[in-house]
This record gives sequence, C-alpha cells and structure tokens, in this order.
Amino acid sequence: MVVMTRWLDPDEQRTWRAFLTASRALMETLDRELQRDAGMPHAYYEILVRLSEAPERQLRMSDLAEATGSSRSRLSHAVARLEAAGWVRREECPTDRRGQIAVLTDDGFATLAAAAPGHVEGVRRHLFDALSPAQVDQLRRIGETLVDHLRRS
Amino acid sequence: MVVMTRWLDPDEQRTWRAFLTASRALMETLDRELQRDAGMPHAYYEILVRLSEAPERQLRMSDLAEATGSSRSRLSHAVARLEAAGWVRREECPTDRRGQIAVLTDDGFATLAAAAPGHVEGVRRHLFDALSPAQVDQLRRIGETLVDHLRRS
DNA sequence: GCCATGTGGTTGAACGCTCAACCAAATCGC
DNA sequence: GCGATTTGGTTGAGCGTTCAACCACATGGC
Repeated sequence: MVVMTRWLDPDEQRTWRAFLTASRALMETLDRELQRDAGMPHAYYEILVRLSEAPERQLRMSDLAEATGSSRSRLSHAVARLEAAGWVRREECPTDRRGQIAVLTDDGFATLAAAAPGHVEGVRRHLFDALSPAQVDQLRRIGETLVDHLRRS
Repeated sequence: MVVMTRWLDPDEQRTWRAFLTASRALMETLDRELQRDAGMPHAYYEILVRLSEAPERQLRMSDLAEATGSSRSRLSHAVARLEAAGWVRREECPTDRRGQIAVLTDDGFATLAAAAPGHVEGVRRHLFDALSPAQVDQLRRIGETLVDHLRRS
C-alpha cells in the first residue's frame, strides 16, 4: 500500500505557523539589535560567549563548532572574520598538529562585555517579558525535548 | 541611578539556550531536507504555499511580503529567482500602477504539490512526534503570545 | 613499518539576506 | 491643481552560510 502523508490538522497547522513566525521574528529582531549595537551578527556573538566561558577562554575549533551548533566550514569562515576584527586569535594545538585553537583576545572580551547587557536586555524584553513563569518552564521542556529528539535522528 | 542589567537567572539561561538550539536545529534540518528533495530553501517553499492558498493563486507583492514575514527587498529577490525557475510569474496590478502581482504558475503549483508531502512528514517527524499533545498546545500559545508581543513592539 | 581510512580544518563558488539608495506612482495639504 | 510626502517595489554591494573539494595529519589493520 502507498504510504499516506500524515497531514497536519488545523491545530497543528496553527502551532507550526505560530512557532515558525515567532522564532523567526525573534531571531531577526535580536540579530538586528546586535548588529546595530555591537557590529556583529548573533552567530558571532555566540562564538564569543562560548569562548569566554571556556577555560583560558579558548577552545579547539571542532569543540567550538559543536558548542555553537555550526558546521566546521561555517565556523572557519566566522573565526576568520573574528580574527580580522581582532576579537579572536588562532593558535596551533600542541597535541594534534592538525588542530587549531581559537582564543578570545582581551579586545574580544571587552567587546563582548560591552555588548552583553544590551543583548540580554533584548532577550528579556522580546522573550521572557511576554511569557508567564509557567510558560517559561514549558518552553524549556519543549526546547530540551526537541534538542534531544533532533540529536538522536 | 545607573540602569542595571536584568541578567538571566540559571533557569532562564537554560530556557533560552534550549529554545535557541532547538529552533535553529529544526530550521536547519527542514531547510536541508527541502533543499535536497525540492531544490528550494524553506523560505521559497513558504512563498509558494502562501500563493497557493490565495484566491486565484496570486497576491500583491506587499501582501505576500506581509504573509511570509519578509522584507520587500527579500521578497523581490526571492520572486526574481522563483520567476527564473518558472514557478511564479509577475503581472501588472490593474488598480495601482506601482503594484506588482505575483502569480503561482501551474509548474509552481505542481512543484509545490510534489514537495509538500515530504516536507509535512519532516515537520511531523522532527517536531510533533517529539511532543505530547499538551506540549503542542503549550507551544501554540507560547508562539502566538510571542508573535503578538513582537508585533506590538 | 606501510597503506588505507578517518578526522580536523580550510577554501572558493554559489546563493540568500540585509541595508541603503533609488525610481515611479499615489496621496496629502493647501 | 501642484509641490511635498508617502507607498510599492527594485537594485546592487557586502556579508554570512552552504556545499563540495581539498590538504594535512592521525589512526587502524596487517
């Protein structure tokens, strides 16, 4: 028998569109704010954040790619730009001669520190201020469930 | 007094990162699937969907931009590509000589009809299959709340 | 040891998006 | 009516991402 498509019912339809519209609008808003206030896209901000949280403010390229959920290629291009901006520096890896280590510079840290309050404020205004505490909790569970689900497949 | 940043508490932090990771991973997965199976990015698919739902399968450029939540510029570029692919055709607007009307061609409709089952299946597999009915409901409310909130600001 | 395979990372082309500048037509104010 | 402003839409440059191809080094099997 032919496999039938399991179409979305009207409720699922509504859910999917609301989720799509909301997440896209939220990301675009935050991206634009960050671009305006800190001169970098959200993806680059996240790279700086992950580096700032790592021991000695440095990570192997592949670990950084994993942490930010980006491809090696994307990260490679991104770090090239961040390096040109003076916010990140590449170092050789002592234990694996193929490896590269991305290090957050003082300049990069200062830029991140300057950008963070505005960005956090944006996340709060555009996301958390709109939701009840119960909804925040629900969103966390949903998000974690999805991450888990997507990682397995 | 200096305005203090309302930092995210650990729970909010977790929520934000889970949401960020989940929505990005979901969009990337669906985008890749659609690119592979239908030769178009998700944004273009959505344009075709909106046109297919409109009366006579046509919409003014600005209405289409509104419906897909994209800028006029983005839509203009996108429709140019869709037109080159033969899936959309531009027509003059009879009531406003500045206006352009995007019309879904038969070819575009056929392409959409061919792509839809696979895409819907993907949305179901990657999103709805992971969530309980209660969570789907929660996600709808959260999404609609956010859309509303973002539209106001 | 040596070849085959896998892993870490980079590169360049193609593509989609953003932003600002721009043109044309419609609408407003008087 | 007529100039000023607004609206609808396009354009091109610049940027970030993707994808496939690639190089260098590491690792496993024999």
